[in-house]
Amino acid sequence: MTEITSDLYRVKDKLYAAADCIIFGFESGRIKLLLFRRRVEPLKGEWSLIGSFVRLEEDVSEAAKRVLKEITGLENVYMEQLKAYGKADRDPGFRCLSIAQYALIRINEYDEELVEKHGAHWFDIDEVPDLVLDHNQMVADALECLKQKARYQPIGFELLPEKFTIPQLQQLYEAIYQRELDSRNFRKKLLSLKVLIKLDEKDKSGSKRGAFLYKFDHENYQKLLKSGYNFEIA
Amino acid sequence: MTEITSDLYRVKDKLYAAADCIIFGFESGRIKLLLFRRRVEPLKGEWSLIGSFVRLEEDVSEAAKRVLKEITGLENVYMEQLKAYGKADRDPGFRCLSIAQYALIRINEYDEELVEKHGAHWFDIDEVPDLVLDHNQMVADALECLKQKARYQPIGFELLPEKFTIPQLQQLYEAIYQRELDSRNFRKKLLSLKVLIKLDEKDKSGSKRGAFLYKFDHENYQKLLKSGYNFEIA
DNA sequence: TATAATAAATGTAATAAATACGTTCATTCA
DNA sequence: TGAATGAACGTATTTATTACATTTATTATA
Repeated sequence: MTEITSDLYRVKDKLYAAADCIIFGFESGRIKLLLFRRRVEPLKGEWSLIGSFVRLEEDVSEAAKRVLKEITGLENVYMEQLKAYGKADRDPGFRCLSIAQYALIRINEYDEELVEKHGAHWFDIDEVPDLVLDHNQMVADALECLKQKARYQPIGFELLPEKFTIPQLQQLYEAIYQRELDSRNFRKKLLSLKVLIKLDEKDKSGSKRGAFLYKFDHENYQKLLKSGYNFEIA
Repeated sequence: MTEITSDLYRVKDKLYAAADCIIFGFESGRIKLLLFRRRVEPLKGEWSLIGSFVRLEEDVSEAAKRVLKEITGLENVYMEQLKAYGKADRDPGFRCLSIAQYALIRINEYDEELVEKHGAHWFDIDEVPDLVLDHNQMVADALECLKQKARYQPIGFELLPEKFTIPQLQQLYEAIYQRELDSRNFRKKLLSLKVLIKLDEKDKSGSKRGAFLYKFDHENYQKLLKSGYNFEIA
């Protein structure tokens, strides 16, 4: 439970719902998490997921999108519900259940100014500080979910720039699975899925030779999905 | 949103949470769903999932367990959260979000009298009638979830009696995946997982020769899980 | 009491997928 | 021009999946 606009009066005999966002990014080989300092009592000033109360007239998923846009400036972001957290005592203030949702964002695209203005900060996934309430649990669950999901759905691409190299993609999967992958087998496997479009450009930031850039072939992915294709990766 | 004890007065400017249960069973080769007739207006008398409002002092998961016990008499049942349904307009009466949870029960163990008393009824999964609100969507989502989950976790056993035969198990997986499996390969695969204990008894209901009964080896399953074993089935 | 009927149980060969592993290539910088 | 760096690539081995046909234990009945 986290409130960004603290203009609401809370009472004890009502039930509230919060939308909390686990915002993942990926940069220099590491998975990142966007956190911010809680604005409201209790626990004001503590690190927290980004969230908001769900308004009475608003869809739960909209609440999450609203707060995501508020903080990062981003719209049309990949977002999935993780699960609802409904322990009666999870928030000491009043009864509030939280629907946690995770977002995968391209870390090169977010609005840096806006993030800073909100006191938000990117943490390396294995340097996440103590968070308010059950937010650490949410992060752990979301990470597990990401791990599972990445194996069967090509969601990794949501965390990379539109154009990426195969070594970058491999780094990402290594970060997600937390183990090293063989570069020859990885390349072979990925290319065999037929969802990468090779571009004529190279990215030379990683080596002198430079690596070819690719983009994800959404169209063919959809086609293959419908034909019952298995997208197991690594 | 479904209410069993209709003794609560609902207002428009509050948010409510319901716990709705998708209760799966398995009998004579078919997946079954337990439904009942809604007790409260609006839509009184319509087929509905079994559910209840979440009480202010109660965990969401407890609410689901409470109503499950109320209807089936069963406790300690396999139950998992599916997801929260949070569309603002999902319930025409007032703002109510639902945390859907699915349960896998051994259809031979439930309390028949109790179920009848509550006007509940087992439906074949592909003969589910029109349900109130978004309950049909919940059923579809739960079924999809079951399908996915059954491939990587041995949850199928929760739907069978403690003692079962390999042909029964195969029938179950065939019902879940909705395709036929080769009996030789299925048996080989299952036995290779080392989580079945062969008993000396036979079940003769299915054939003259009779098929050996097995039970699930929870202990070894836990051991193998910890060692990072892959439980992919079929 | 022999025979027919039924589903259970079993093995092997062929194919496909995953893994392990070393060398050459393109480019930049000194 | 040559030393250094990561990118790109192929093959052999192992492992897993698939396809497929016969025998067995038992009961019911002729």
